[in-house]
Amino acid sequence: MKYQVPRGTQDILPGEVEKWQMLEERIRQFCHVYDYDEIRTPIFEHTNVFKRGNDASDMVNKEMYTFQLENSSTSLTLRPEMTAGVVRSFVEHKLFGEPDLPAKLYYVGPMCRHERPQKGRQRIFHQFGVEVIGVKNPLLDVECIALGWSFINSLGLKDLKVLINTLGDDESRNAYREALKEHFKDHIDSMCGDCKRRYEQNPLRILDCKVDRDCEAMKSVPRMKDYLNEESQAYFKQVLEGLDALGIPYEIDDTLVRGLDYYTHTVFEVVSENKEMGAQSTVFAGGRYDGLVEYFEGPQMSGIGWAMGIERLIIACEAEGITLGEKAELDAYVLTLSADVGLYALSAATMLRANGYRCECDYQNRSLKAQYRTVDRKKAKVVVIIGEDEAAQGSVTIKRISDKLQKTVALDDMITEIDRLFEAEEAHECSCEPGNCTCGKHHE
RNA sequence: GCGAACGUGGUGAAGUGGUUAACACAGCGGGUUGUGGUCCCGUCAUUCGAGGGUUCGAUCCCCUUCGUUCGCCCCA
Repeated sequence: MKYQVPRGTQDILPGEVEKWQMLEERIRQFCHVYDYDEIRTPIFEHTNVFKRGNDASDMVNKEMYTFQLENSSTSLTLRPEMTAGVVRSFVEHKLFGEPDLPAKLYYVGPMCRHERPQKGRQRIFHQFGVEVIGVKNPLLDVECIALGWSFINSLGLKDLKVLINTLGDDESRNAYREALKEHFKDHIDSMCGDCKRRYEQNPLRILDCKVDRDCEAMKSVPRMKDYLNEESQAYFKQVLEGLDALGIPYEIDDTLVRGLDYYTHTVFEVVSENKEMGAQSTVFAGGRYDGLVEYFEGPQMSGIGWAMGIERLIIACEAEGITLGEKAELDAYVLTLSADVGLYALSAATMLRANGYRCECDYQNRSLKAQYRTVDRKKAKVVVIIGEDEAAQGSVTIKRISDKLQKTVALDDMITEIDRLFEAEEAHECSCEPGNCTCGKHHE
């Protein structure tokens, strides 16, 4: 094949895109009621927005699509995540000066990382995420987790659990980092290469190493909770109490440290335990960041956020047999009995469309039988039949598929007649309260 | 960046170093020429991801490449 999408990217075709539309609609509903507003930032930023001096993560160091145009000294990078861009924007537009803090923001969009694709991991993937910036309060940690949790629950997902941990504030984290370095000092030579690198760059990451998980030094490793100062302990306690109060189940996992280096205090990860998820089972994850606003030269303000992988969300839903949205059915199909009535048929279709009916006709002069097969495939409810006779007398024959009842009326009366058929159908099928229809069968 | 498996029509797939690449579904046409969904008949891959090599001959063997899938790493 000569032309194809680049590795790790995909087209989202009709049949699949309806799932995305349904999820995006649901995302907007949830963010709306939680009073989070959408933010859209550029798909590329100056490289230094993502690449910050001390960051040791693979994402920033090995997986970014960084480019520089000829005749330009500007280095740009396709965003691998949104938090950095959102915080940059928060500072750039001085949202920290807005009267009603915190800023509560959400986004949905594509991210780019140069990774080896596998199940639940693509080079262009999509995230729905939230950021709450400007106020530090454990209740916001809770609210933001609650938003994500209730969103995935509303879809019907069951095989999920929340893992949570705290990294404490800088003082606690530094104390713990020193304790870890001290602890591993005599063991690091026998540990894996990644751990040796982590030992220098970010000793906390040694905790979630899968290679050295069972080694001696790991069993007696110091625990974060023993190094938390009082304030950090109290903060974490309040977060957990909040989750309890809202009935959100969680598991404390004190090896959870997260990959991005800006996290402080609360970090969490919501994973699916469904076997079909493959190795990439995290559906959404995030944490609090105390230093990021300042890094971007804003005031000393804290933020918290998470990001959810939409592709992974879809995998998780499908693994649990949840239907997310399907191609819409057709209201009407205009069937032609001769090639000569094409224009007349198109006029009829145009009238139907102008009145809000999803409608299609044949452009291939196919046989009647083939056109009827399309009617069945697209599940059209009504067929408008047009032959030489109808075209000559300015009429159409309308047939309702459910009972094959048909009637020839003047073209001018077509809409009235079809309205009548649909009203009859809805009156019969819809038992929703008037003015509060939730069945989706009504035309607005 | 590392490891493993795989790549045959619109789809799901069988197959073999040698003249016509099974079968099924879908599509289209017809039987039924202005009324479908069943049934029957016909038709539908000059070609087996791409490029090169071995061979008299390759979809099948070898190499390269692209891609897919799964895992490691990492992450949503």
